[in-house]
Amino acid sequence: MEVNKIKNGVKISGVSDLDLAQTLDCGQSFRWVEENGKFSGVAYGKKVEIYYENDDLCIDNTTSEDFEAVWREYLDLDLDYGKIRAEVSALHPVLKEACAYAPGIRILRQEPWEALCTFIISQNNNIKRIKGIVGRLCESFGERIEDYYTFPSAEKLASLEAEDLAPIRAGFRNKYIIDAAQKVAGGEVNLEKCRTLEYEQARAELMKIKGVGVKVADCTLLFGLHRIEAFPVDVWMRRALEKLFPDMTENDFGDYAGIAQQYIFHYSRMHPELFE
DNA sequence: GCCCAGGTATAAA
DNA sequence: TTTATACATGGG
Repeated sequence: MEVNKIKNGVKISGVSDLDLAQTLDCGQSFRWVEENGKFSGVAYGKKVEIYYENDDLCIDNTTSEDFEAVWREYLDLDLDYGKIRAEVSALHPVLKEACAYAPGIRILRQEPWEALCTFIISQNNNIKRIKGIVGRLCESFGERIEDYYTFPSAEKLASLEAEDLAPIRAGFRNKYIIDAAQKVAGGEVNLEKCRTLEYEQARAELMKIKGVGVKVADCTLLFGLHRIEAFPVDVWMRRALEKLFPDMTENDFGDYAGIAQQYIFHYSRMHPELFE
């Protein structure tokens, strides 16, 4: 991987296993907008535009320093997904098929608080509407920088009441967001600790929050704390286990169960007939 | 209008 | 300990 400066950003050659649509628009992050092949979004308080020019990955509106400090990690560029995919593929023939179907998925390293908050919003909801709510949350309570808004901090939201969130139109989830903000800002829930806790304990830590069950906790751990070793539960995965992997249990998915799950999820969503 | 969305809290069996 | 229902909102 080689990083070079360009007019207003950086160009990285030798990036493999990264498809922008598969990664930025697959329901793990809700702040990326695609416009003819270019994805613009905000993370860690910075807004960039990401796209491919031939085989080179370009990130506009950034610096080499920010690439090293933020985007290299955010896009998980130091993890060898080719190797992981090979390992996962070897576990089961259907898993091999799923890996080959969307080989450009990576697990983003999002900010833990943003992941927690957006997956609280995601419950019983659809991606289009989640994006709208998250957008309004940022515009209403985030920090304005030039022409964009950062994701509001837990501290900021902790100072509000559920009714104050009415403008974002998240419905019954408003009270959950406030509860999460208060527990995170107040230290009752320690997100950073969830990186190293035993998985079940990390889950329990997050589930102290009202509106956080196993599913939201698992998504937070996977997408916000990079707990790629665990197999998140949800209705699609249960169906996938029954129909596609009747001979496997969650424990058979190896050290990269979280990543395997993403390949399976993408595959199963694109082939709903497999579950009829 | 009706159904549903990568769920969760709460109240019954 | 398992199974049903409400929950806010808006897209299809």
